[in-house]
Amino acid sequence: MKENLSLRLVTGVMATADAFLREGQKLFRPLGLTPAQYNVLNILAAQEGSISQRELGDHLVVDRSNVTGLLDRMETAGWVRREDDPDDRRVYRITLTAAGRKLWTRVHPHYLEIIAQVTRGLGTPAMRDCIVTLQQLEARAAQWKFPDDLDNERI
Amino acid sequence: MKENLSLRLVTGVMATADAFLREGQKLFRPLGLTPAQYNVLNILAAQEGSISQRELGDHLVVDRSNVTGLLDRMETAGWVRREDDPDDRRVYRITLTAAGRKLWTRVHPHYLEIIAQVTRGLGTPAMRDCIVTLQQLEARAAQWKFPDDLDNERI
DNA sequence: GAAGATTGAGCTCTCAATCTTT
DNA sequence: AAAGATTGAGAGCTCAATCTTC
Repeated sequence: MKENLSLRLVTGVMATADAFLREGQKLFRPLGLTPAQYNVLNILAAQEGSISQRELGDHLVVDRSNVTGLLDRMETAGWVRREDDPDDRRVYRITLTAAGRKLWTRVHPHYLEIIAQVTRGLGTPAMRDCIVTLQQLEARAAQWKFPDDLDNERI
Repeated sequence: MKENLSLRLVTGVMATADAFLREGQKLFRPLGLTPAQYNVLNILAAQEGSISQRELGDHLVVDRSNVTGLLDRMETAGWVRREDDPDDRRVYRITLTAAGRKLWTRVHPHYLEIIAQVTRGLGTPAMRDCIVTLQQLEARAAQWKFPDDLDNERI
């Protein structure tokens, strides 16, 4: 039973992330939030001043086109505000509204609590080791070598 | 710097899975495949005979409604076939077509190769430990305790 | 009534194309 | 030409509602 360890590891990462996302929705949904929107709230709450949509997209590691619709919905909900950048008329600066900050203040403790629950029982060394391994995986994934022959195989 | 280890772990899992998905698309896209469709191919290829949509959905850990559209597109592409179940007229039995199996045979080695690349340099114990930790996380995520007070907090 | 499959609405995501400003 | 933002098409996901069959 010398199973493919690498495959099991990668599959495990995907499955675990999937479970987190799935369960996270149960927390966010009753508040009218989606996981992606909670991410935005989180980034903006950590921000001192404002941030451009471009920067927000970089933080989210998401296509810029995605940020537009995301902010549209959050602006409609009243959690976020777009302001003109005085220095560059191409960019919008994004800030949390009072309602947005209040929402974040309410959700965030619950989120931390859930994370504490999920990791309860794990030892500090195990968590540290896992974090290191994950970082190595993420770094290596970002620079994997594409198989050249795939293009030629095209029918 | 006594950072929240739990938070970093969970965030790390999400970020790593995200990187995998993102890079995986680069492999699948030139073949006209999406990651979700590759998953279906994988499940069907491992299957001896046929499988119902319901079972397929369970394997994917996805809503049943999702399977319908997924199979619609794959059936159109000619990779998959829906057949009537002789015993139960409510269910469709799904099988790989010859083209579907051929596609899987072509992609699968590349996928394994990428996974091998990504995990290169990681020791067997580190991978084993990480897998165990991930399994614990996934199991705990599936049974986390929902904060009761959220509903009452609704404005 | 319960189970398998489907449909429709809403959100997230990618990519390609476009528009305005730099 | 390059950069920030937007739009539209296509895919995936969830949930709620519906249809047929058990």
